[in-house]
Amino acid sequence: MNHYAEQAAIFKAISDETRLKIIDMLSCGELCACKILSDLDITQPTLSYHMKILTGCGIVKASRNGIWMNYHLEKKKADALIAYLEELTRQKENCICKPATAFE
Amino acid sequence: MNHYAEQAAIFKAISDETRLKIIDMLSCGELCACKILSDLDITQPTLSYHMKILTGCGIVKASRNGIWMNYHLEKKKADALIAYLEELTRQKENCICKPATAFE
DNA sequence: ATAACATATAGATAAACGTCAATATGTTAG
DNA sequence: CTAACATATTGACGTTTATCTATATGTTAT
Repeated sequence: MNHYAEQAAIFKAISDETRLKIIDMLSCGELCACKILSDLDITQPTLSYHMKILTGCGIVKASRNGIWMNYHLEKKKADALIAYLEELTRQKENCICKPATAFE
Repeated sequence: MNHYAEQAAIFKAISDETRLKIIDMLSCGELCACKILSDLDITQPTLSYHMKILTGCGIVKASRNGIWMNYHLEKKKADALIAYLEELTRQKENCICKPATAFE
């Protein structure tokens, strides 16, 4: 998988209103699934589905504490995604676009 | 539409391998559709579909030059998206997560 | 006007997505 | 061991997505 496909998968994971809100909730620390669920208007299986997508791409990490599943934002992964987007959108030497030129 | 839904739509626009590559191509300047097309392994209607999605969310802008459609990256929009992601994932006062606490 | 060319739209299709109800699994307390 | 509880999985469903072929639209040169 090339880096476009790889990063696209992460963007896809966060390209959902519910999942963006979950990330916001996790921005300050760990929360258990039940707490996240109580702030959203979805069923428990649906939350489980979303958490699987978020953990699947690595931007959220899960840890069990007895009965509870705790989730936290993987800040490193988030920062790497931000860095990728910065690099992708900035002008650079050896860009994929060169020696392409726009029509004048 | 809340800011989650609004930004999720932009992330959705860039959560595709082909569209990420197009953004990379446009990172250094303007390109016409035919040049973009020549670097991708898709048909012309498919490119047109992708460009509509990219311009639709505002991250790419289009301008016609005679027969040709030129596209360029809207850097401001990209930077705003990066800033949003930074803010979303950083620890903040008055966070949506508060006064929520993780189970200890 | 017409031909040549670049791009857009329409319609079809298969795959992926988000959701739910029902059920299964895993953990702890009694 | 069993009950209670938190979370995960399954199966179904309607919607959205990415892609193609065929066709339409818009622009320029002749």
